[in-house]
Amino acid sequence: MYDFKQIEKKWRNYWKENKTFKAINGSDKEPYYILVEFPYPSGSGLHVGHVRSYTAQDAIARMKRMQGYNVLYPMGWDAFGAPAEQYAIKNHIHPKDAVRENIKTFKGQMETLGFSFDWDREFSTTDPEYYKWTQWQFLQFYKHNMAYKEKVPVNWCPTCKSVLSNEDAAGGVCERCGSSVVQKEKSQWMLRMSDYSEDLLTGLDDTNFAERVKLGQINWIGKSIGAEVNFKIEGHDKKFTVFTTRCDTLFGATYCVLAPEHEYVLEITTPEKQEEVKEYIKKCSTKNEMERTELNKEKTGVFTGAYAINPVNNDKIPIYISDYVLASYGTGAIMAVPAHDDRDYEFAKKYGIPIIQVLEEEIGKKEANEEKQKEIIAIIHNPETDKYLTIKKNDKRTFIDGTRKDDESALNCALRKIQEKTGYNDLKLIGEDFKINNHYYDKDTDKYINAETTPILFELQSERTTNKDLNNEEISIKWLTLKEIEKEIKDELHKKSFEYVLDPAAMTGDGTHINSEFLNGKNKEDAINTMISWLEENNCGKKKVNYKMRDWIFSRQRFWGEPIPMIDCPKCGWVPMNEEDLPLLLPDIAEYEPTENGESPLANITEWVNCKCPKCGHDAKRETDTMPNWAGSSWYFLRFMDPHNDKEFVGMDAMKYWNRVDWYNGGMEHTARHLLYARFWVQFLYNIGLVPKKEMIWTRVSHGMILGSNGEKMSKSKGNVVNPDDVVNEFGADALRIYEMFIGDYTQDASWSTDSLRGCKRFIDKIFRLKDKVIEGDNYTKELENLIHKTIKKVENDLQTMSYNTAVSSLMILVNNFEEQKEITKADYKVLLTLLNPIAPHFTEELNEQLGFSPICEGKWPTYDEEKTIDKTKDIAVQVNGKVRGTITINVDDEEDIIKEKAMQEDNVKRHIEGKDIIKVIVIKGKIVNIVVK
RNA sequence: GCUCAUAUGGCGGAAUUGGUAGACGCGAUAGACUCAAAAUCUAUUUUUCUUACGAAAGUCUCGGUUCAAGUCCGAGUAUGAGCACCA
Repeated sequence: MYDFKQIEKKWRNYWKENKTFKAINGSDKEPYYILVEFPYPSGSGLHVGHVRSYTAQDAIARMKRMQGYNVLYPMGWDAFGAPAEQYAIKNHIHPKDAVRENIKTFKGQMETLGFSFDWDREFSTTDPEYYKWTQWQFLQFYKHNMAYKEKVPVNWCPTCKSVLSNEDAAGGVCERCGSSVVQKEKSQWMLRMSDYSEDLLTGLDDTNFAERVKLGQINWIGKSIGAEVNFKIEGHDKKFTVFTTRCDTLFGATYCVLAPEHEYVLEITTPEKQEEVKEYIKKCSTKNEMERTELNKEKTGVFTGAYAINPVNNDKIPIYISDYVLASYGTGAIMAVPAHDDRDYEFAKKYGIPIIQVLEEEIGKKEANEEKQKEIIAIIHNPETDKYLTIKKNDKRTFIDGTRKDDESALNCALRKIQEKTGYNDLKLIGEDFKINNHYYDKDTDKYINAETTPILFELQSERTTNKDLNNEEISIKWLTLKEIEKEIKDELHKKSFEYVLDPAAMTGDGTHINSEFLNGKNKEDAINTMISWLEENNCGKKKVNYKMRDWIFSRQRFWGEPIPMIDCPKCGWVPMNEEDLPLLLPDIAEYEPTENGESPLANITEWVNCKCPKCGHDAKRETDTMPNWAGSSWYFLRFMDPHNDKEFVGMDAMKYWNRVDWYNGGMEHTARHLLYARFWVQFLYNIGLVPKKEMIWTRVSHGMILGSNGEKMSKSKGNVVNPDDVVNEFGADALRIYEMFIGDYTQDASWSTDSLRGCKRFIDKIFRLKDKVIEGDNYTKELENLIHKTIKKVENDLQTMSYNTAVSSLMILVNNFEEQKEITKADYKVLLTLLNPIAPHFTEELNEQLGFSPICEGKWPTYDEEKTIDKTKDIAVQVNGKVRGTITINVDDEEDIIKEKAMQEDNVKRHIEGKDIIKVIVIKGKIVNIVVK
C-alpha cells in the first residue's frame, strides 16, 4: 500500500536539508527551551526507553513550533565515564575513538526516529572545546574557596586496583570482578556543596518541578532542626557535644555513645577498658560498609569506663562507643534516650541500661478540673491457648483495670484486681510498659479524671483460681484471640495498652512530659523550645540545624574524565593553572593501565604529569585525578544556549534570551543527584555573577521506564531487550513513536508489547485508507465539526499535561468517526494529520503533501472554537436511589424542571418509582438526575 | 525499618470539580470475503442469573462521610522503587 521506509527517509532528508528545526538566538519569536537528558553513548546503542522521553519532548517541541515559538530542542553526548575507559584498556585504543563510534551509532538512530533536534548545537562533554569550560568553572570554584582537598574513605577493589563509585560497589562487592570491596583513605578534591544546603532547599520554590521530584531533592538534603548539647566528662576537662532533634527528652538520657572514630575515644577510655575498646575500633575499621550494615541488624558496642554528666540534672551516665553512631553526621556523638528512640531502646535492652520514660502518650480530652489518679491495665495471656483474658464492663469488653491505692505499686494493684475479679493467682509477670496519660469522665463520682495508666502483661501459669463461678453474668470472662481482640476491644486506652505490651518498643510520638522538672506537663514542641532556651541560658548547648547532604567528592581516579587543572608545586602547594592555558588536554595515548596504588592511570604518564609551577616556575606535578561524570552534565544545558562560544562558557546575552530551561525531562534515577548537582552548580555561578538566574530549570518531569514484555527491567542477561532499530525496520519510526506514547501513563513504568505495537501500525494503515474518502472542501464536515473542535482541544491539552496516551486515543476516536462517513473533506483530513504530526511526523507530512498542502512542520497548529466543543444535546443518566435505571437526552439549556419531567417519564425509571414516595429529586445540570424514593 | 508510589475486565490502560466505571488499544469468539491463508470488514466480549425486557454483584480488604465514592476520610493488605542506624 505504501513504503514507510521511503517516506521516512524522504522527510528525514527534507528536515535536514532545510534545517527546519534550527533555533535562532535572539529571534523575535518567544523562546521555548525543551530539554531531554543527553545520553551516555554506550556500546549497546539507543534503548527503547530513550525513545519514550525523546518522542514525548519532541511532540511538545513540534507543537510549540507550530504555535509560533522559537523552540530550542538540543541534543549532545555525556561521553566521559568508566565503561568507555574499561573498553579502551581492554582493546588498547583511545577511549575517544570508541566514543566517536558510539556517538555515530546513537546519532544515526536518533535521526531515523525523526527527532527534531537542532543538530547545529550538538557537542560532547569530551570535546576539548567543551571541557575547557568545565575546567575553567572548576577554577572558579577553587578561586572562590569552594574547592578543597581532603582525606576521605573511598571504596577500593583490591583486585581491580581501582577506586569504585558507590554504585559500582553496591552490596560491598566489586561490580566488575566480584571481589569484596574495602575502605581506603584517599585525598580527594571536594566542592563545598553543603554550604548550599539551605539555598538548594529554598530554591525549589522558584521551580515548577513535579512534587515527587521536589521530594527527592528535599530528602537528599535531609534538613533536621535540633540542638547541640555539651556534656562534661567526669574526671576530664574536656567536653563533648552531641546533636539531637529531641533535646526535650534530655531528662531521659541514660547513656551516651561516641562513634568509634570520635577523636576523644581513646583519651577518655579508662585504662582497664583500653584493650577492649581498641579491639572494637579495629573491628569496625576493617568492616566495609556492607558488612557494617549487615552486622548492624544487631547493635554492638563497648563501654569506655568513662561517665558523662547530664547537664540538666548532673546525673552520671556511662559513655559507650558503637558503630550505630556515624562519625560523619552531626558531631559523631549522641545522647541516648532509650525510652523514646528505637535504636537507643534496642541498645539499652541488649546491654541492660536503664530506660526512663519522660513522655506519656495522651488519650481523651483534657478538662479544667481534673482529679489525678494512678491506674493499671492488666492483660493476661494464656500460652496454652494463645488467648487473652477479657471481662465485661458497662456492656463493653475490656481488660482488667483498676485504680491504685496510696503507696500501692502498679504490680500489686494489678495482682489485687486480678484476684478480685477472677481469683487467678498463679501468674508470671512478663513486663510493665510505658505509662499512658488518660483523660475521662467518671459518671459514678461526677468528676473528670486524669489517670496515669500502667499497662502490665502477665502469663497465666495454671488455671488455679479461688473463684468458683468465673462465668457469672457480672464479670463474664472471655478468652479472646488476637483477631477477636482487634474486633471486640473498642476502648482506646485498652487498645493502646494492648499494643504497648504486645510489642514493646520505644515511644517516639508526641505526648506530655513527666519526670522532667521544668518540662513536666509540656508537649513535645513546647518542651523542645523551652529546653533550647534553657541550654542557651546555661551555656551548655544551642539550637542547631543539620543536613544529611555532605560536600561533593569531586575526584575520580580515572583516565577518561576532565583532568582537574591543578598543579602540585613543592614550594607553593596547590596552584591553579592559568586560565589562558586551558584546556588541559588528556594525553593522546592508547596504552595505559591502572596504577598499583589506586592513582589515576594518568599518574603513570610522566611526560604529562611533570610540568612547571605557574607561580614560581619550579618543577611540579599535575593533579592526576579527573572529574566525575556529573561535572560535565551539571552545566551542559547552559552551553546549548550558546554552544560555539570560544570566549566564554556561555554568553550572558544568550542566557538572558533563552531565560531558562522551560521543560526538562529525564529518568527517575537522576532526579535526586544529577538535578541537585546541576542546581548547585548554577547557584554558585549565579552567586559569582555568571548566570542571570539562581534556578535555570523551570519544569522537571520524570518518565517511567520501559520494561521487557515479562515486566522486568530490560537486560541482556534476561534476554528481554528490544532494539529500536529492529522495530523501526519492521514497523517504521512513526509506529514506534505512536506506540510508545500510547503505552500508558508517561510517568509510570510500562511493559513492552509487540501486539499493542501492531495495533498502532494498524492505526497508521487506517489513516492511509481514509485518503480514498477525501473530497475537496475547505470546511469541516458538518457531522464531524463538533468532534474535530473537541479533539483539537483535547490533543493540545493532553500534550501540555503529558497525557500522551489519551491524546493518541482521542485521535483514534476521531479516525473511527471519519471511517463512518461516506466522504470527508480535505480540511477534515488535514486537521487529523496536523494533530498527529507531533507524535508521528513522517507519514503525516507525506499524506499532507499528497493532498497538495505545504509541509505541516512549517505551518500552524489548528485552533478550536470553544463554542463548538460544547454539545447541544447530551445523554445523561437517571438514577433511582443511586442506581442507574435509564438515560435521557436533554438539551444543554434545558431548565431543571424540564429535565426532571423527562427523567420521570423514562420507562424503566417509572417502573422503579411506581407506588413509592419521592423524597427528593437531585438534578445536576448536564450530568445526572438522582430520584430518592422510599 | 523508614519514605514515596501503585492497586480498575483475559491484558495495557481511560474516567474534569465526587455524577452512566471499563473510553481507546490488544487479545479472544462468531460471521463475511477467499480454493486457502494473511489483510480487511461486521458483531460480541467485567461476572452471575434471564429466551428476552431486565436484575444482582463489581475498581486490593474492612469501616465511615454523601442523594451519589474508583475518586473524599480512617484503619489495614499486597507489589514496586528509593534511602538505609542521619540521632
